[in-house]
Amino acid sequence: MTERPRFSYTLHNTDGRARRGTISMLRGDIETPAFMPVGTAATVKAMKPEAVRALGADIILGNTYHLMLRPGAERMARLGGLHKFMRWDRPILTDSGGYQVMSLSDLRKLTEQGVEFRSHIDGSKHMLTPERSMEIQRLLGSDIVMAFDECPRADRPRDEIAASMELSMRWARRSREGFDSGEEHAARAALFGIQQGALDEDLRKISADKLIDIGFDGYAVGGLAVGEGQEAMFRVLDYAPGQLPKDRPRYLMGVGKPDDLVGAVERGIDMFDCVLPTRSGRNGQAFTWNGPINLRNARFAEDQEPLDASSVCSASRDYSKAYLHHLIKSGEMLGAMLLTEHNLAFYQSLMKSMRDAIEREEFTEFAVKFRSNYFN
RNA sequence: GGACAGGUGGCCGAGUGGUUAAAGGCAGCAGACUGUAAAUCUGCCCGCGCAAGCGUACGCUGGUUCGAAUCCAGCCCUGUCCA
Repeated sequence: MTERPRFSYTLHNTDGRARRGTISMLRGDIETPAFMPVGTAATVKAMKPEAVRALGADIILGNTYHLMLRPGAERMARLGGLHKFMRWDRPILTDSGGYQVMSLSDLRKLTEQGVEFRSHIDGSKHMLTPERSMEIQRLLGSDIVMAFDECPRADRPRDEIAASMELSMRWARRSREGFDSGEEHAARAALFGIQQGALDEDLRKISADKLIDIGFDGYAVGGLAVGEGQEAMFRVLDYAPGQLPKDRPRYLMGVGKPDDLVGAVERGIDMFDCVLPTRSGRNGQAFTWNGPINLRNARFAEDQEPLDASSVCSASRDYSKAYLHHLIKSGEMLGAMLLTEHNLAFYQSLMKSMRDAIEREEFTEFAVKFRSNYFN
């Protein structure tokens, strides 16, 4: 039996800027480019964990802020950690709570020290600092710990973006120190830094250099897909991955739509997470090779075709659009379950196709064909 | 046969003289969703028209009034109770 590494990234080959690799960790390998389903509250909503795995996910997300509030980090530790709790034995990446600094901006107070949140559940106050975020992620038993950052909206003025980035970099150093102080956990887990700087190439460069100076196992591109639009995001991705170390995985946080994923892989991104396949599934939207469709639409009421007859996923292959339309319109929970499963299957299939295309060194052709089908 | 209560836009249901093409909900038709406060949110929703506007509309018919879903009369219908 070969000994598994705490964390290693092997780059198998490249095609243009697209990269095909494998991350090896104690709890399993992650084939990259990878899509990580989001399981904020210790569940990929509407999915059993074994089903998430069956669709091809190597790793899923959890969330520091949400699990801190419920069930609570210390309780999770007493219960044996997040993996055991939710019955997922492969790697888990936990977001640090940085995204909630933005999404819950009305419920928090930000200082140099950290962020005081007023719980959206019961109003109780919770201080999240880089040190506490590291501690919570350790108590959860996270495999890939994210540095605590501030994720600002794209429309902030440049001086605010710069100040926010600098703050995130100071927090990145404190995150590194906090993570390392949890020695036992640090010996089994990885820590990723998060680049900020919004749409500004110079700020992105400064951020990247500071992170590299601190040193992380992997590097995330943060602060994108926050309202700037795909074109602006791609402009950043034209240089941002190149500012990060070649020999480390690059993770584009919170992205995205299928065409975002293709464009980002094309620009050198290795990892993604996004709520879209799960949330959209619950809201009636299905992603397909021919673009997204809304199963609520009347045109599907008598459409007896499945979403994808050639899929390995039963939700995609065995249920008619008419039935899915009915379930969604009726508010039946099976509709949300089937569409979530279909969307996750589609996302994993898309990632597999991209990995294969990179291996064959036909990524450009793949991307052209994908877009031609996806946008009709 | 009698006594009450009531008939409002596809449905439920506010509305008792002008600010009412008529609250709100549901249904319907679309759209959005990107490190999840989301099985959520937004828009449209009588007809024609890009719009201004015009036309129709609160059971039916008639009346009062400058003006009626709102007041009056008769009629029709529904529910409950009594015979």
